[in-house]
Amino acid sequence: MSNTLTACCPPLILQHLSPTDAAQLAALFRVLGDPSRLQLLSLIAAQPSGAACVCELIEPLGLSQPTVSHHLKVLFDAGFLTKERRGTWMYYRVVPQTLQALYSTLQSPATVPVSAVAKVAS
Amino acid sequence: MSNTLTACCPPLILQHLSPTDAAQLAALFRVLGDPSRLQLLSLIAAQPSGAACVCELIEPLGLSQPTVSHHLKVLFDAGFLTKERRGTWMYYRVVPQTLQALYSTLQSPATVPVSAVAKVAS
DNA sequence: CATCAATATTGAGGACTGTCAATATATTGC
DNA sequence: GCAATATATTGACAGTCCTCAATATTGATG
Repeated sequence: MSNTLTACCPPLILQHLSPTDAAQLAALFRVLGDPSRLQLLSLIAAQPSGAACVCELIEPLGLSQPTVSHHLKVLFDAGFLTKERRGTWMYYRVVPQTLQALYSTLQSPATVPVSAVAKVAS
Repeated sequence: MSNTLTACCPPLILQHLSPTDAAQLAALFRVLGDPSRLQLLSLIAAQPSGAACVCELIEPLGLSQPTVSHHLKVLFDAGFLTKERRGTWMYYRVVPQTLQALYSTLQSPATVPVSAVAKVAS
């Protein structure tokens, strides 16, 4: 509990960030640094089932199908999404742990080391 | 309390992200999507005084002075840093509210709308 | 097996970004 | 005012990234 609280709210400071950690963290932030990808996460997370196929995402994004597939691959490779086949369709789902591990680094990386993020994302 | 807990840990979902909000959010994440800039934030935040001048940041980063100044400007323009002159030196300081507003969007933007982030960052 | 639908991959063009050298600006002290 | 120091700006180059059209792959269906 006190663990949970400590992990939640206080310092909000990045400390002792090694070049390696910085590179890994930056790679994750860069993945979120694209409006289309944020909208994809938002759209998928907003599905009642929590999952969405590519065909459901193309129109709301206003991008071509290859571009949407590309962004989904980037999000998947970074650990923000899982994918699962259902017949011809591929269903994507948000991985809350990756977002959680990432935002934890924005407050107290001492309690949640970057290596945890890297593990989730690898 | 329950407010704090609610704001801290559960939903972890981006919802109803308009294109405008997505663009603003992505711009902030993109600023954090560079290893050198994360190290700058880390170095500045790790200073006992909470502030650092440019000259203190050049050597640990291993980059040229113009490049460091460039990154500091990017961080400043995005609202992650403040700057203050002291004689010839310029002292930079981390803005916790911007990081806080940003990581809040990674969990429950319903409690912390993106507009709050935009306000802090503008 | 052949066809169709959904998704993924490839390749290319254009825009953006990180970096540096060179230079400019600003502040201090003589 | 002039020299020295700290920081900021400019311009250029190389690399990366977003996007699309074209094509390939995969799975379902007849």
